[in-house]
Amino acid sequence: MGQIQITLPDGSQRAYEAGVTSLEVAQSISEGLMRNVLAAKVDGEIWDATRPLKADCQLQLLTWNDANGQMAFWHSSAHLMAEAIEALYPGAKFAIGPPIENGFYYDIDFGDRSFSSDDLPKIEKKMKELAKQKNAYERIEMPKSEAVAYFEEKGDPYKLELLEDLADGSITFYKQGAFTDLCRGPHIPHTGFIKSVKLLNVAGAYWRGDENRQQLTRIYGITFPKEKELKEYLERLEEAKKRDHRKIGKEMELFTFSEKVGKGLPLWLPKGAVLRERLTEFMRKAQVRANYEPVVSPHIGGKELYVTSGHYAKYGEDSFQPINTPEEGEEFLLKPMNCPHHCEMYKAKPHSYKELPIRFAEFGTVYRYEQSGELHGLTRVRGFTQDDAHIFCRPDQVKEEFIAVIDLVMYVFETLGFHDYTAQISLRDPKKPEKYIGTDENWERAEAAIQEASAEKGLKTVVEYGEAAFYGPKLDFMVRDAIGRKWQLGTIQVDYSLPERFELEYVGSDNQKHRPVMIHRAPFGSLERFIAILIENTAGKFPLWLAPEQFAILPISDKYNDYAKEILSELKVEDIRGYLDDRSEKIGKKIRDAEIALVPYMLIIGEKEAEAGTISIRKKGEGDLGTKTVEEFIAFFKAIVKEELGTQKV
RNA sequence: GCCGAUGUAGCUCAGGGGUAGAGCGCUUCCUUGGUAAGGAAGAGGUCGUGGGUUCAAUUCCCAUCGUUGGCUCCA
Repeated sequence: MGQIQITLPDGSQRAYEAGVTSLEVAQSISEGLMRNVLAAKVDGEIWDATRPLKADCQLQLLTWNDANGQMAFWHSSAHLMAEAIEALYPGAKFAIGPPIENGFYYDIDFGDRSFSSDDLPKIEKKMKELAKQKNAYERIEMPKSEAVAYFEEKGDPYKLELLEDLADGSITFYKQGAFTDLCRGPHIPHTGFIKSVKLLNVAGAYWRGDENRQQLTRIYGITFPKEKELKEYLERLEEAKKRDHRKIGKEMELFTFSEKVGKGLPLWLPKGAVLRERLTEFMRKAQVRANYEPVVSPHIGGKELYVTSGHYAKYGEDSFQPINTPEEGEEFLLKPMNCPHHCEMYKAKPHSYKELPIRFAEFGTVYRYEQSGELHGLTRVRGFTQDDAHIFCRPDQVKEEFIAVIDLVMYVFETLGFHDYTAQISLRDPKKPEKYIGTDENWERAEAAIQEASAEKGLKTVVEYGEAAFYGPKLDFMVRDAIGRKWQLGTIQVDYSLPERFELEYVGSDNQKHRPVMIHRAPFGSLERFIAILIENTAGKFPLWLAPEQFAILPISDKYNDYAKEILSELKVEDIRGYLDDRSEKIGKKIRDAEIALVPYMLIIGEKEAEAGTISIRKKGEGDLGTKTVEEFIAFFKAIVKEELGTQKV
């Protein structure tokens, strides 16, 4: 064997015997490094650190600090869990077990045995036991026939099905201890790296994501190289749960649900209604500046409206059932979208090209029969209000309009402190054309328009195929909630289809009839989901302009209640929201309660203030700010709100 | 819709085959206190709902509804 040249990330080159492993290279640098190497990046490919290097290459050693190192670690952990499960539940059949963003899972067929979260601790225990054995993850290349024979013998239909899609010559197995699995790898050197294990939950999952196929038991887990890291991770999870909008919404009395009203139908309590009103007002003003015109449409529409729009054919059966009139035999549907109504408004009169774009905006409440298992707090409901608008424009205006909408969405996100979002361009799934309505040509034009506009605004985007709406491609602004789930908030969608279906027209400069293009857009998406995410982002500590209770007046004793009432009415006249705490409690107690209720300003009133005609200001979380007159406080307060809302230019 | 979990006072939760408990909140009384919990007394629950087993069910079993972790879906 000859010498090979290995180039490290810092550019330095070292010579080794051909066949050296990455682990040995690490060892030659330092023992400590070797103990931390989980995998290696060899000429851009992720390899096992124990795999021999046979030719000159670029080598990067991957540790826990590298995302690819973590992936190998969790992937190996999934195999370790499978080994433990095979030992404890002989005959269990294994489907797939990949690493995920936080940890890993394995989908398992336990046959007739029922499996619950009570079974997890003993699997964890077994995993730790097996980890201590420091069994090496051994890579085995195998011809397809042999691989098929192995799983036929073992009786695992899932692995056999996976093998069908793999080409002979590319098949590898990994073996650690008593467990052997079909796997592309890479894996960590041995199980001893896995020091702490937590199996998080059990869930059902369909084989290959197909609800018509076998349902498997999915076990989620996470592992770390140090016990301390697991502890910190679990603490972070606990912290995140405290921000959950369902918990805060209940505590702050923002919204509630009622079985009698129906699941997925939120009831906005007074304090939550304030939030909605403030946000609605904020958006209304922004839209006035952006030349939108408010319109209003009813909550139901005739069946024909949705037959025309295509919604009926696509979703009629899954929707809330139609409302019928017994005398006339008419049929109405709860509106699942506002666009058909807006199309009819466009058609109320003929339009000249000079009028376009026309922008109809409506806070429209829509109803969609979401699957019961999918309902979730305010983020997934069956009745919700969109900050919807439809822009009817000429084809040559699409890009310009699209850019203006991106500006609006970014202004809204900026003002509300949403910095952590992903802009996702959702395009057609080229393999399933039957899922979509509209011509290929229109789809291609719309997809190009979105990509060009996003590029011009310098948005960092990710492209997802198959995520488009059935009527057109879209640009979605995605954010994460407290427990890490991704939700769509703002959305901008180009639609060449509805104008066609509703036969929308305008008269061009050539005096001929032309078809306008529609852009659907909703910067919040829905008020419900937006508020849910806002609650989680702020943990209930809303900016002053949004806080349901902006101040609490706290008299030192009952003697000052009358003076407190005067202050209260002076502030209410100024449209400042708050309440008077006139309980016979000590000031410490009143302050504590107001702090817990997340009231931004506490106005403390005692003998000194009553005599001087002032109020003492305390800011939540910060403490005493000194005394001011009511007039001074009002000016101070309004200056803060103005600052928060910014210059309001769009 | 599917798999798993769960449902006890307004809230957070404990309990468990012999018809229920804590803390907070609430009510009343005492206290009138200067920047994160003053004291005492009291009210409040057919233990989600419907069946079944049992002498006896809130507790065990079944069904159903809600909530919930995932999966599928998502105009």
